[in-house]
Amino acid sequence: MKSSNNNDARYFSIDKYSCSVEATIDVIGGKWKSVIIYYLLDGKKRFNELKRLNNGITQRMLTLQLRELEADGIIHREVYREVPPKVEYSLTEFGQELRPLILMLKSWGMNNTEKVIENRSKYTNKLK
Amino acid sequence: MKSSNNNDARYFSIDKYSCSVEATIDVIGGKWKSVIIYYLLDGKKRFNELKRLNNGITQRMLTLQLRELEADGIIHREVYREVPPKVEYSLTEFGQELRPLILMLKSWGMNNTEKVIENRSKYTNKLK
DNA sequence: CAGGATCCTATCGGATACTG
DNA sequence: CAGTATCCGATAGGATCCTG
Repeated sequence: MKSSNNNDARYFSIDKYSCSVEATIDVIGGKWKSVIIYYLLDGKKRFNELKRLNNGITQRMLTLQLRELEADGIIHREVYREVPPKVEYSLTEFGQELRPLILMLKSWGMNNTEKVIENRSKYTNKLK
Repeated sequence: MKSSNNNDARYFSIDKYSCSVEATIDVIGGKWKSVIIYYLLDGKKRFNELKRLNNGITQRMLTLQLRELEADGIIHREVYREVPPKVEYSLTEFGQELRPLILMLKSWGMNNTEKVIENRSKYTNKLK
C-alpha cells in the first residue's frame, strides 16, 4: 500500500466499477500481479524467491504489489520471527479462486503471444 | 499508438515476457482494454457508442486504447467515407479467441468484487 | 533476508480546444 | 462524428542507500 490515507484510488466503493470486468482487472492487472499469483499457484514462496522468479522486478515494486494482493485478500503473508528473517507468501482460499483465470491467461499467452508480436510489427510497418 | 518510433516498449520481442501470463496481460491489461473488448463481444460498435459504454473514458484514451488493440490484431476498424464520418469497431477472428477469457474476468468480478472491497477496507483499518 | 526510505523519471491518463 | 493536438498533474515504476 502506498499510504494509509483514504484518498487512495484503491479504496473507492464498488460503484467505482462501471463493469465487473474492470473490477477483476483492478485486482490482477498491472505489470506483475498476475505473474506473482501464477508462481504462487504451486505453493508458498519466500520474498527473494518471488523476486528471482519475476525477472527484473525491483524490491520496491515486489513489496508494493504483495501488499496490495494481501490487502485484497488474495495472498497471505506469514512472518517467521527468526534471524535472518523469513517471510512466506501463499495464496489464501479466496486467492485460489483465481486459479482457473490465471491458468487461462497463461494458456492464451502461450498460444497467441507470437501472433500478437507479429501483428504489432506489421501494424508499425504499415504506418510508415 | 503513441508514436511511430521504435523505442515504444510495445515493440520488443517475445523474449520481453518472462512468463506468458505477462504477455496476455500486456494485451488485455490497462484500465480500459478488457472492458472495451467486453462490449465488442456482442457486435460492432461506433466510437461514441464505446465512449458512452466506457463510462468516464476520455476521447484521447479511447483512441489510444483502440489503436493498440488494432495493432495487436484484436479489433478491426472500419471507416465509412461519409459525412458525418462513421467508424465501426469490431472484434477480429483473433480477437474472438479472447471471448472465454473476458467472460471469465466478468464472471469473477461479478462474484467477488464485493469481497475484495470488504477485504481492502478491513486491511486499511487494521493498519490504523 | 526482507524489507523501508528517498529520489527520480517515464508513462498514464485527464482537460480543453480544435478540425475534416 | 470521430477524431488530433497540446498541456498538465498523478501515478507507475526504477535506482540507490539503509536497517532490524
